[in-house]
Amino acid sequence: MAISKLRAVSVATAKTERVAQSLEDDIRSGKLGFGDQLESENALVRRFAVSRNTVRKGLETLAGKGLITTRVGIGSFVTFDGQPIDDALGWTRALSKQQDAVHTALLRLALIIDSDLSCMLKLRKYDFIAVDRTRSLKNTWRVVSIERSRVPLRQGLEAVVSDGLVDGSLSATLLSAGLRAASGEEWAEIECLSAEDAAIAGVTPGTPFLRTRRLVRDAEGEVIEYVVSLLDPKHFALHLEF
Amino acid sequence: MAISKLRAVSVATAKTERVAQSLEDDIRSGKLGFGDQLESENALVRRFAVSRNTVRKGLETLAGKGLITTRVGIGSFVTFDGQPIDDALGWTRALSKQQDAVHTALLRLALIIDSDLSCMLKLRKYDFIAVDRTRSLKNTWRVVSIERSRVPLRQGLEAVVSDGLVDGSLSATLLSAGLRAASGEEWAEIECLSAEDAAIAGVTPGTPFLRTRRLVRDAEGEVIEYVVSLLDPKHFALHLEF
DNA sequence: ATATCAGACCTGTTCAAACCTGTCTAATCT
DNA sequence: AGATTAGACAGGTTTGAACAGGTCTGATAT
Repeated sequence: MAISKLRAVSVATAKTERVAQSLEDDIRSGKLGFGDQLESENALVRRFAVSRNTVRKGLETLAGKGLITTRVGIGSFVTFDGQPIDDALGWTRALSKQQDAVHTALLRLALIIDSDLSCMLKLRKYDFIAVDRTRSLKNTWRVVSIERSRVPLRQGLEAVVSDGLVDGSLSATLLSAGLRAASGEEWAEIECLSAEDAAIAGVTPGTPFLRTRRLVRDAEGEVIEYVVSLLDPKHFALHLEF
Repeated sequence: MAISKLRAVSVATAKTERVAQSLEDDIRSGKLGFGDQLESENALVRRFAVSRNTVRKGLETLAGKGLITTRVGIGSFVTFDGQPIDDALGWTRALSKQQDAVHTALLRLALIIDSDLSCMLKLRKYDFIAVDRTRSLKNTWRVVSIERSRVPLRQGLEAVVSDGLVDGSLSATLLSAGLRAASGEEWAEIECLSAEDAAIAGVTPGTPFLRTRRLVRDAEGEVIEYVVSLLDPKHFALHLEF
């Protein structure tokens, strides 16, 4: 990085950035640990001698980086434990035999309206981003899973359908939109494949597959993602450590 | 493969949630058993250093989950008869349709030697207590699950085979022997029933059942119990909150 | 001995005040 | 023009207090 730019940064630092940087240092240095509550915005106003809007902008950038989450009426909390937690929550799918290389194919990336799902999730809006994918073994091209994600449309996600997924990954896309999993539920059942799904998976209809449904929520309890996965039991097992 | 973290549950906790979570942990861990009376609201006020209204909101959420009931002038009592060790950790099995009453039948309670299992669990001794059970719907007597527990023999458990299970429950037996689950692993797969198991379950051989295997360890990492369950997918789903 | 009653302790309910974040706007500074 | 400020308002969370009424115990009167 150019020296001039460095100096520009250190000298003409916006107050917003100074607030964000100071707090980020506290977090990354461990001075503020995972789960700790930050001072209230008004306390930060006094500490940094800036206006509340400036403090809020600083907190916003931290939230955008996924370092903190903020809840109305309560405050801001550190949600950074050194590692991005992404899919670490919930169960782990393990390729049963060995970890064969898998290839992901995108079947669909579209805006849809699904009033049934909206009702089931108790949402007010019917708009979802649908992301349907299959995963296949790289050597045999055998389809081992079909995954259908539904992400309730919210601000910052409108461009996903036209621009595509970040790094080809839905979780990376959601993360870059500031959506971080805080809690969720998961179900696992057996489903005998429909003719349509069986055709996709290349098996005979009625073949029993493992079906998992996962509902992921953010810190505010808002639904981030609902995923239904159909997993070939020959290649997948669910694994959970607790 | 990644290790899932269950503990990173609620990070940004309101005080209300903190109270509820703490008490729920006490209940689900068996520290507070069925019928036990909780501390009075004022005692909880002092313990958690929050206001009584906050305590009451926490208790309300527990009551909403059916974990406790509260009686005017007396106090709150644990009304959760769920198995403290058994199903509390890891996946929860849910009877899918309604909460049909189930009847547990003991197929076997015996001392066995199983070198294969001992090897798999990396134990030094080969002795296990075998507890095989079926669960049936009370109305139809249809067998909905077959469960085979293997408990490595240790001091304080020798009399179990002759004396039977405490309250007819393996988890109560283990708890009374001072064995408390601290961590574990669980797998879920699909298994097409063998002729023998199909006969027990009263279905045709090859019927796909949900198979869960759970390995429970105590705080020292010693194996407490290894359970293989075969669950009728028509009546059971696995459910996990994280 | 029995009935009664006061007092201690419990939960049920309500409420205002204090504090928190979310949002917006207009004025000010550079 | 963009960053910053100061303020106002809305709405969620927590507090502290008050009062009502249920439950229990023990002292008291009969």
